[in-house]
Order: sequence, then structure tokens, then C-alpha cells
Amino acid sequence: MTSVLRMTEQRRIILEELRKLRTHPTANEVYEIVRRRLPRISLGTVYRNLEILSETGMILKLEMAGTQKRFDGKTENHYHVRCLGCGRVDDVAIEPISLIDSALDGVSDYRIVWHRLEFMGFCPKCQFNMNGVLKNNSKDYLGNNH
Amino acid sequence: MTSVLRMTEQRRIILEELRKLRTHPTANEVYEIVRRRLPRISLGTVYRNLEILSETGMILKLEMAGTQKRFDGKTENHYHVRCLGCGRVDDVAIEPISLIDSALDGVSDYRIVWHRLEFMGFCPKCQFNMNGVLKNNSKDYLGNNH
DNA sequence: CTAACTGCAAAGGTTTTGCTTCTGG
DNA sequence: CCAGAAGCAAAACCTTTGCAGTTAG
Repeated sequence: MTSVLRMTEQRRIILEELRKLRTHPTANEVYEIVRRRLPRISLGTVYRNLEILSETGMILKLEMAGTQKRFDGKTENHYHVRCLGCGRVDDVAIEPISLIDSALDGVSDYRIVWHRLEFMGFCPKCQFNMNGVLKNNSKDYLGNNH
Repeated sequence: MTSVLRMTEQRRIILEELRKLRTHPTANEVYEIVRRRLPRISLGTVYRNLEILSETGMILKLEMAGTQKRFDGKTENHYHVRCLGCGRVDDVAIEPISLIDSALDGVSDYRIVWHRLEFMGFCPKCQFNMNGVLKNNSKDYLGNNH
């Protein structure tokens, strides 16, 4: 019934690279990185492995603001902060607030399992670069990717 | 410099329909709905208007878990709850917790502007239907759309 | 051995864009 | 009027899939 996972070289290297990174790459970024070690790997293989690795819980699939899925080698539940200027995503060094899950008790019919909290703001670099730019880029406020 | 927005019939009807809905349709769903009143409207026009309306703040663009963008005629900042079973998205009837924005004070270099909080759980219908299904669909837990 | 996996290429689905015509103000 | 918008179709993206050959265990 349950199929046996094989640790192929491709899968192992994808996992290794993902765990090295502090960023949250898209599938294509993973492909570019892994390709430096495995020049003949295909993008399809990267997609298939990211899918499988996240199904098994070995990595995290982040489906956040923006169109492209991003992946994270860190699997503990944690929060992210996204820069409204450049789209950069960082981890946040605070513990998940489990109290939040009960905020809907008695308010909603849903049975809450967990929550996703994403902070939106400006990274240090963009705070520096963004004098007067903001009003012309209002669309970026809602989470465009780049 | 700043271009003048025209309230065309297409734009007005998109806005009207979006404000009527309690759901959070995708661009294509908006297209299907609006088409009942404007059979000749094109999908491209719907996309362009959803983009413009969200830039001006008349609607909200939700770029959440899952691939497709969804849109919301309600513009006040509010939270959403997403069903892990069927992908349905509902509004949550609690006030945004502004205290959350200061959770990163002293922890992160980012200047936080706002936050997005999304609850994940099971809607009443899926709670009912989901006896024993869960373990076989573990991939759905991370936010797949359907 | 053989089920799981890979590379490749093609298909699918969503969103954007170029172009010509039309229209709101 | 005429800048902004619409319709249409093609292009651009991102992701998934079918298939034939390869490989981990």
C-alpha cells in the first residue's frame, strides 16, 4: 500500500541544499542551486521531490503571499516576515503563539488546527532606499513577489 | 501624472458583484459571475480590473495559501479561515489584534506595517465528512487548494 | 528483480501583454 | 477629443504529467 521512499542522489542533494539555506527558495531557485552539483537534473524532478519531501514532512511548503510556492528546509512551525519593498522573506525568532488558535472559540464553526501568521513590513535595506517611493508602488503593498 | 480612473460599466459591475459576495472568488470565478450580466466581457478585462481595483484599495487581493489569487470586496483589514478539507475561505468575525504588530519589536530589523493571520482548520461540512480520511491526505494539510 | 525514480518534452492552468478599436468624461 | 479601457488572441509563467529508460534496495 504505502510505497517505499528511495533516497536517490537527486532527492538527497535537494534536501541538503534546502537545509543549508536561510532563504525560502522557489522551485526554480532550488533547481538552479541543485544544478550546480547535478547538472543533468531536470526541473520536473525538482518539483516532484519538493512535493514528496513536503508530503512526508521533511521540508515545509510555504504557500504565502505571491504566486509562487516557496520551500523551507526548517520544519518546525515558525513565522515569517515579508518585505513589502523587495519581497524578501525571513524567519522570525519568536515562538508560535498557540493562544491564537483558540481566538475563534465560540466565534466560528471551524475546528482550528493551526494558524499561519505573516508579518508585512520593510527590511533594513528597503527602509533605507524607500524615501518617497512608497506612494508610487502601492500595489506592492499587497504582496507582489518582486 | 496620476492617471484618472474611469468607472466603466465593466469595472462597476465587477465591483458590485464582488461586494455582493460573501465568498472570496478567484479571477475566473469573478469572470463567470460577471459574464451573466455582461456576456461579452473578456477574462483579460477582469484581470486588469481586479488588479486596478486592488491597487486603489477598492477591493482586497488575497494572496494566501494555494496557487490562485482570490479577491475580496470587503476592504477593512480582517482575518480569514481556510478549510483544510475543501479549500473554502471564510471571514473571521474578530477584530484584528494590533498588538501582534509589535510582537517583533526588538527581535527583528524589519519595520512592521501590518500582519496577515490565517486560521487553518476544518469547516463544519468537512468535519462531518472526514472520518478516517485525514491520514491518507496528509498533503492537503499544507494548504492545497482542492 | 522491480517499483520507484529520472530526464525530457509536452500539456495544463493561471496571469499578463500587444494591438486595434471603442468610449467615458 | 483622446487617455484610458475593452476585447481578442498570443505569449509568458509556473506546475504537472506521460513515457521510455534507469536505478536503489
